[in-house]
Amino acid sequence: MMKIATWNVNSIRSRLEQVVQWLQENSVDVLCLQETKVVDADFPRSLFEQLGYHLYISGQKSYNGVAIISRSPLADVSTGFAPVLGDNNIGELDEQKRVITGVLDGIRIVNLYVPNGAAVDSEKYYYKLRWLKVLRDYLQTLLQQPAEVALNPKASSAAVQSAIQNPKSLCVCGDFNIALEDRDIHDPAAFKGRIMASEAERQALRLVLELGLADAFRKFTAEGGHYSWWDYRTGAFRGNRGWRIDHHYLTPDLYERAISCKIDSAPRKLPKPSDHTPVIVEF
DNA sequence: ATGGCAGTAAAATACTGA
Repeated sequence: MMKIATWNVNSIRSRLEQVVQWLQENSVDVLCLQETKVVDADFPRSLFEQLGYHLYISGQKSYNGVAIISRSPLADVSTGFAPVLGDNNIGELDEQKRVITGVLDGIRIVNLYVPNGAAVDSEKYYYKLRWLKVLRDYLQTLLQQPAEVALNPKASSAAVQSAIQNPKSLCVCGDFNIALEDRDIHDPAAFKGRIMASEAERQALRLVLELGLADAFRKFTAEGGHYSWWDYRTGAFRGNRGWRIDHHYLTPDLYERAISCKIDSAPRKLPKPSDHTPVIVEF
């Protein structure tokens, strides 16, 4: 039994009370945060540590920033693309803190904050597309790496053979800033071809998923009208004018094991909320 | 087409987000 949540909190310091409260009311094993907007030295660790959680963080001043908050310690934690792909293959893409990963109970959890892209054809849009291409290489490399058991000198040769031959279990979650299908947008016609819905972004994400990853939410829910982000402006939440852009993508073994995937819209109703709300997958 | 709203850094607005 394991629950993994993802939540873009739009500043952990502004949302600290809400996040701690939510953790106390929702017994998740792992909470992946995005847009923490704080350097590591200033991350508000203590309330989480008092609750018994372990923290793994990668932040920067003002923008971006990711963190994994886990009830149990994680193995093999790394941040950014470089530890997996090497320094020569990623250009400047690790300057923005958007990637953190670790292993829990044989599941590699990858927590992502995909670039927003500003507007189609902008400089930031091409940064987003380039980032998604590198993400594919990154995940492909993780999938090809032998599992931790294969690196353990005490593991039996049978276990090592099995670990090498069997695909790894990956839960790739976070704020993707892409609605892959029209049913993920409240008014797809109005946003056709626009940022977060454009064909090039969707195709870049599809290429990532072709590595063998499937959307946990769509295992259980086919209809539209379910969203994870609502614009602060123009009363978008009240009118449920939202987008589903926060996802859990799972390798086949985990997809089979998943027993629920739910969006918890309660935190979006609070005063001073994040514009995103948590999504939780359960195995 | 633009702005609406919110957070950060910094001290008023500019930048970013989605």
